[in-house]
Amino acid sequence: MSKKQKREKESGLGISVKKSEDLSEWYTQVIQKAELADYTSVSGCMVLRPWAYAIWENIQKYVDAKIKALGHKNVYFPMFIPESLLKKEAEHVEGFVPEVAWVTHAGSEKLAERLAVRPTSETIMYESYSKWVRSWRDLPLLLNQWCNVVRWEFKHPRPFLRTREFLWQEGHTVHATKEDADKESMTILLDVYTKLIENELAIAILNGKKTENEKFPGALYTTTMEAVMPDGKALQMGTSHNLGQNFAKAFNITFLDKDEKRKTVWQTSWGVTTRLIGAIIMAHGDDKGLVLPPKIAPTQAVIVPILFDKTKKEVLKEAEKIKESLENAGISTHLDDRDAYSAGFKFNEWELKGVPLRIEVGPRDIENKQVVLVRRDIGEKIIIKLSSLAKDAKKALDEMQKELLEKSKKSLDEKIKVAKEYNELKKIIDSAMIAKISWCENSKCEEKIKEETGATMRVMPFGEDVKTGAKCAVCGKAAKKVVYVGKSY
RNA sequence: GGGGCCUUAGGGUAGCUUGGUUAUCCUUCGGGCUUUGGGAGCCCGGGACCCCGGUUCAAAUCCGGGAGGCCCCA
Repeated sequence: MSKKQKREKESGLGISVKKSEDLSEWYTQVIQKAELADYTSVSGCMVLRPWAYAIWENIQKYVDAKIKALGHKNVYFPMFIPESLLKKEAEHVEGFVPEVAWVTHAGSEKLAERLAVRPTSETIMYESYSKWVRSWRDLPLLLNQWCNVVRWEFKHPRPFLRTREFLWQEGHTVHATKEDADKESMTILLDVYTKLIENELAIAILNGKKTENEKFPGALYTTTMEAVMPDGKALQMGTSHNLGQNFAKAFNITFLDKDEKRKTVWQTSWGVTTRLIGAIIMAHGDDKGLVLPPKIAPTQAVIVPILFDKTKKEVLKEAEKIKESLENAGISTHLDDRDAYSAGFKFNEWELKGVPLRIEVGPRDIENKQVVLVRRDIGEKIIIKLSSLAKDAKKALDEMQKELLEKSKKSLDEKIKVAKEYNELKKIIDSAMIAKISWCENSKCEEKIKEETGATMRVMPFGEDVKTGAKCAVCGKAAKKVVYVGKSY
C-alpha cells in the first residue's frame, strides 16, 4: 500500500485498525463505516440504519416463521406498565427496578401512579392472561410480541451489545403442566434459537442452563445460549425461561381442568434481541470490515460492472441479465451501476459492508462468456462460466455459510480451557478465556469467583455430567455440575 | 461501585503550553471536466471549536460545572 493510500485509509473510508489488535476500536469503526448504526444525543440509545435494520428484518423473518409454525401468534401490549403491576412478583421487581425508566408526568401534571417504560412485559401481559385463561381449553396460550424495551442502568453502553433501548421479540406462553412448560422452553431454545444462531448466523454457541444466581428474575430456571467473542468475553445470545408458577400465583392465572379442579398454570418466556447483530459483527468481521453470513445478509451478491466508455452499454446489459438469473435462483442481488465510482472503490465499499459474494463483469469477461466471482470471507477471485453462474454462486454461498460456522466452532473451542483448581481458573480468566470447571453448586463458590475475578458462571451445558469423583474447582468438595465461567458483555 | 484518558466539519486531525487577522491538513459531500479490471486526476464550492457559566478589551485556547465517548479495575 502506498503512503497516500495508507493516509486515506486512516482518515477516510476503510477500517484503520486490525481486529486482532484493537477490537473495541475496530468494532466502533465497522459500525460507523459500514453504516450499521449511529449514535444519538441520548446516551446509550442508537439509530439502527438501513443496513443493520435489514439484518434485523431477516432475523425477524426467520424467527417469526418458525414460532408461527409452532402455533404462536403475534400480539402487541402497551409499553407502559403501572408501578403497582410491575411490583407484583417479588423477585422480578428486585431484578428490574434498578434499571427501569419512569414516566412521571403528563405535560405539567404529575401522574397519580407513575408508569414504567417496559424493561420486559411479563407483568403487563400476565394481567391480561389472568382474564383470558379460564379453562383447560384455553391452553396452551402461545403469544409473542415484537417490540422495544428499555433498561436504563449501566455504565458502558455499546452499540448493539448493550444499549438502553433495544428491539426484541418476547414470547410468553401458558401451559397446564410443568412438563408442557419445560417442553416449550426447550423447543424454543433448541429448535428455534439454536438453529437461528448456528444455521443462519453461523455462530457457535454453548447452550444449557443458567445458575440460580444468573437466572431471570422470577423464573424457575433459565436456559441460555452463550457465544464467545474474539476478546474471550461471553455474550448471551438469547434466553428461554420456565417461569414455573411464580407469575401465575402473583397474577392469579388459573384454569378449571378436565377433572373439574382449579389449577395454577405454568408459564414460559423467551427472547432474542438486536444484540445478535453485534454478535455477527464481532464473530465474522475481519480487517476489511463486516462479513455477513449469506443466510442473513440483506444482499447476498453484488454485481460490479467494469465500465469503459466504449463497452459500457453492453456490459450493463449483461450485468442486468446476470442479476435477473441470480434473482431467479433465489439469490438476493444488487447491481452497483453507479457511474461516478471506480470499480476498485466499489470493491472496497462492499467488502466493508460484508456482502457475501461479489461478481465482476467487464468487457473481457463478456468476450469469454465468464465472470469473476469473489467470496467475501476468503477473498479469492475465481473465474466462472456464465452458463453455470447461478449454480456456482449458490454453491459458493452454501459453502461460505458452512465454513463460517466451522470457523466459529473452532474459535469457540480455542477459547475454552478446563480448570481443575482455583489458580488455574484465575489464570484462564486472566488470559481472556472461558474456563470449564466442575462445581459443587454452592453459590458461595460462585460469588467468590465473581468477586475475585470479575467472571461469572455463564452456562451449565446440557448433556454434560460431572465425571465421577470430580471436585469443585473452587472449594474442592464433591462436584455436581459442569459449568463454563467467563467475563461477559 | 472505583480510577484514568478524551471531545475542533459526516469521518480522521493541527492549533491550546504562552488568549489576538479569515481555525490547519486529509477524507467525505455538491458542481464541472475527465476516468473506471483493487479506494484515479484536475478545477470550483460547502461544511466544525460538545453544552452552560465565569475571567478578559478579546476565549477553541484559562477557570468552574454539566453532558457525551473510550479504556482499565471490581
